[in-house]
Amino acid sequence: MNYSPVSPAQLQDTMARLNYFEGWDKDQLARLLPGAKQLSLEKREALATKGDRIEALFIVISGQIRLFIPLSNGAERVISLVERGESFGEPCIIRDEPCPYNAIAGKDSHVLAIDTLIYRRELKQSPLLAEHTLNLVSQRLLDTLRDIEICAQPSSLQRVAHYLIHLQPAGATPEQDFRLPALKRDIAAKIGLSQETFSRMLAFMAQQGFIRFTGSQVQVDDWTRLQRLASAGCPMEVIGKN
Amino acid sequence: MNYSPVSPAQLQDTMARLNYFEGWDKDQLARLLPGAKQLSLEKREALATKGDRIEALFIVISGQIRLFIPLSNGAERVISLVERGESFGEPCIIRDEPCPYNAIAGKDSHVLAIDTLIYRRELKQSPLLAEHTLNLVSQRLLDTLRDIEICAQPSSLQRVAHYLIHLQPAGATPEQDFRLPALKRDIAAKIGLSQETFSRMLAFMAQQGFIRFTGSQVQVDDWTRLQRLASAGCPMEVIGKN
DNA sequence: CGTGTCGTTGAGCGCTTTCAACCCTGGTGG
DNA sequence: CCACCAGGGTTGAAAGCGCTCAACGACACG
Repeated sequence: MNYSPVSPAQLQDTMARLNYFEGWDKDQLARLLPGAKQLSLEKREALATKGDRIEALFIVISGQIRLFIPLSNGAERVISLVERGESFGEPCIIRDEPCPYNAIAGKDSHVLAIDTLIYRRELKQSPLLAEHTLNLVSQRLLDTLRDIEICAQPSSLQRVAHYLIHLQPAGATPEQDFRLPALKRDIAAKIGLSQETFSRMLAFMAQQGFIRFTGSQVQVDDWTRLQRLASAGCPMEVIGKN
Repeated sequence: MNYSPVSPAQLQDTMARLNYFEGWDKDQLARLLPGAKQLSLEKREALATKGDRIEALFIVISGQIRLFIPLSNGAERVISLVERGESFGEPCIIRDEPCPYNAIAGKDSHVLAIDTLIYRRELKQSPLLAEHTLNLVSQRLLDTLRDIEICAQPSSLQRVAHYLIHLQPAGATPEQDFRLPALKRDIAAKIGLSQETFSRMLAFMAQQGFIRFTGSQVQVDDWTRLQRLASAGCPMEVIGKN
């Protein structure tokens, strides 16, 4: 992990371009600037380790950061895949608790690091920032509960069905194809399946005519049956076409 | 669900006694009061349903509220068991999203309901309340991530081991026995196991000399081996005593 | 003494994992 | 241009773990 030499002016410019700071007060941004640094990470490089005291709030400028909990069998449970403009680390900074996950770069990445102390000071002094952060953390909690719901599905087929359904953003037309937002391996690790099982379930759904897919491009042909599958869940053999 | 007829004075008194409002500004509490009602629920009575727009922030006065996600096979995944002085519902109020879980009374219960609109208004106007809530939601997110970590453990034995370890509160002496904080059935549903499997794993751990238990009273005899089990995870047959 | 709730125990089956080999794609260098 | 390799993904076979179903036991309560 390298500190990239970036002038404050450049840094401010970078920040202004990030979704994360959209609609922020200009002064606020300026007050955070002295605590900001830009980091460069190569693919697979670690940014934080479970149990660490985190020393900064992280916002992804480019690339992707994988947050995951390492498991005893060598596998991992992916918590989140943080993309450009998204952040992580707020909860443990706010509560001053150890980091609950590992954070490593999924690709070569650039990350904005905002010093914990400066962030906390600003949080105390700026009600707007506090409200903004409250919104953010609340949303994150809701998202996490959704993930739990997916993982709690009794069969792997239903897990995949739920995942596909919840993938669809609010205002999208059905019939429209989309791409999986990450490597299949990572998606599998996020919904609590082995890569192989995820692959098999996708194949099965395709074979049954629910979906079509090539690579990470997916097209759902029958949303209603997919819904039904997600909320009914029959054994794999007995699925009729009616 | 009945609205209990309670005078504002009584209500204020009740609120003042709840942990939830500990250290609050007196004026703040007074401003929330007009939006507060007291509800009475019998065991098994529903307070909210997944998908609802929640019309109030809920704080448990007595009894217990089970938050859970219903599953297609009739089972449920318990998200949280809300006890006296604890609250739930903040995230969906703040984000104005549908309730992500069912909430039903686990015992006969009394619940304080604070009207959404009044709560939101106060949240906007009072930085202190916002900060307090930010702390709360952050903690809840961290707790939820811990739950995910437990559920992600590859074997059911490890899940139980992790659960027992994380049960132990910060400043407790080892060697001291404690009681399970809920029905075994609910605990099982929280860590993603069937009641039967949970029972079997406890029995196995007792038989191996890790723990002793009668009813919900548990005594851990060998923390180190328990730790080792949680983070190493060998197949059940091959556990040595060294 | 019946009834309801909670928990334990047993037997059997099926799904998911694991381990393995294999395919496909893109990039790289001779 | 092609051989080679690495990374990502698919597919097959085998085995074990956890679930389901069912019966039973303990306990409290009216």
